[in-house]
Amino acid sequence: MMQLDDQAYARIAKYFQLLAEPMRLKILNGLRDGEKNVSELVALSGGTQANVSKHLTMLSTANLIQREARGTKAYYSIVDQQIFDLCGLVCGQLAMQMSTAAAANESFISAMQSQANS
Amino acid sequence: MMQLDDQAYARIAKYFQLLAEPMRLKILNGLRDGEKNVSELVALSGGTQANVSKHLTMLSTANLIQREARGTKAYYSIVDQQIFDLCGLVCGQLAMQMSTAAAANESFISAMQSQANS
DNA sequence: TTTTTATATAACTATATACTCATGTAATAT
DNA sequence: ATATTACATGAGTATATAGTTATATAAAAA
Repeated sequence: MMQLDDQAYARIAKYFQLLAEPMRLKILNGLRDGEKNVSELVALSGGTQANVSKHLTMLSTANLIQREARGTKAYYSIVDQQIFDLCGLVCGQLAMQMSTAAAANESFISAMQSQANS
Repeated sequence: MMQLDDQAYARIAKYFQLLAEPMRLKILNGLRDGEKNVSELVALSGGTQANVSKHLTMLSTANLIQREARGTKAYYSIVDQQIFDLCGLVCGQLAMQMSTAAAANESFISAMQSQANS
């Protein structure tokens, strides 16, 4: 087992924390196909300007996204596309959990049906 | 860009939330090489029994780990080893960020030295 | 110069969550 | 039967964080 010190766990946890927020995931997904400015992200996410701006500052501070000011607008973009591998893995996990749950549900239903027919 | 509904974002966020806690990461890492009971995990993590037990219940409810009671002891184990791929990716990200920061730091230092020598 | 547009941020509130302490519960040992 | 061991859980507290509203800032337009 790999030994990690408390600081390492704290850092990894903080990283996951950034991804543990629906609005931030939405924003990151919104940036998947290229840079967008704040207004675009506000429209896309359905959040308020202040809130989206705050999330962008958080993601930017953590270097998950980068900011480039052009005129009065601020364009944000993904720093490293590998971030989406993480989300992909999680989606895979959830998909598997759900299909397992669905299978369990089906066998439960057929068990109930056998029960009813006996 | 893949379109996800709000419920999907919420689920993915909740999954990441489980990993966004140092003690839970420590516990998961503690289970990397096989099942352990609660006392062992308490010793390993340095947490209190109550706190470790709560985290175990959370991870178990989310089906990241599974519980098997044997006698008075409860053995927990990882459900799907793929969970460690996630942590591995994050560690890679952080390692890269740190080496980038280190490089930036070095070039900053040498810039300061040139400055000093001019 | 004044106004408008785009974004960031401060102050505040509400909610979630991690932790501790105390206690409940269930299996084993005496 | 009682005590002990191993674990789970409820109550309470402290802290973190997401969200809102109002305001600050800075570039561009009028």
